[in-house]
Amino acid sequence: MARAATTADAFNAVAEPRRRQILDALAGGERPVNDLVGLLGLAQPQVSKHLRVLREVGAVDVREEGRRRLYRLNGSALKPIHDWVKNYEGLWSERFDQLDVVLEDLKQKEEEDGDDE
Amino acid sequence: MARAATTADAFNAVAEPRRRQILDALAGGERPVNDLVGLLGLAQPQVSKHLRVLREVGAVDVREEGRRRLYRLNGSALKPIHDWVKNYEGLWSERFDQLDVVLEDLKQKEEEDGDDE
DNA sequence: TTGACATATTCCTATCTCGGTATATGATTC
DNA sequence: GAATCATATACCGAGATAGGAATATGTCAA
Repeated sequence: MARAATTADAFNAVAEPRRRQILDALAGGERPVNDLVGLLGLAQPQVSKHLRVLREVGAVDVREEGRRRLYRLNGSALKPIHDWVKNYEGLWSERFDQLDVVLEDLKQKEEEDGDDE
Repeated sequence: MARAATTADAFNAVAEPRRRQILDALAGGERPVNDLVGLLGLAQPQVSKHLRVLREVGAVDVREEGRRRLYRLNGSALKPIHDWVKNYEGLWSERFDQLDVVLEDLKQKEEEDGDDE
């Protein structure tokens, strides 16, 4: 079996840095494709392709306006990601880092003391 | 160019559901590989390979104990992910959802009223 | 109608993947 | 030392990329 499709879920869609850039750019508001082409310095087809992926996981919505298509962020598609990492949030807080150091020290001391057990 | 390596960063490593399962299992504490094999119902080699990816992005640490290797979570590798999605957190909160509805309503009314502008 | 503009799609290719199977490495026990 | 247990690695095959280039689709302007 090959790797999961990027359109399989938001986790996969967002693993690509360019797509995160696109979402970041859209955080400021609705934008046409050409705007993103300029902002990202990518070729137009690649941007369209990235947008397609983001559309397919529901991370962006489109609106047609004349010959342009305005893309808009739909952040709720990112909620599953947030919900998942949120559970790990405590693990890198200042206090937990300190606790880690303390526990390491304790363990080392234990090991030293326990040599003659 | 092909897709970025799964070991390129935490975003890619965590795009694979099995690897998220592994991290979730390790959230309860250190575990040997065989434990994970049982928990995930995967073959041992696949688990070892997933663990390798997680090791290479720094999401887990290993400790040898006899013929077993105890894997431990290192959540701080997930911080970049959390930091990134955090910025979108507001977009799916109850209040923002409501706000969205209101804004949509306003826009539609504007469009209707603006027909004769 | 013709041409310019905005965007999407198709085709190509090198590359990276994930699972399966077989095997290697290394520690423990008998 | 042989058999066994725990884990890692190597090799294979089928998919699925992401970028590049060319082209299709659709809208607006003269």
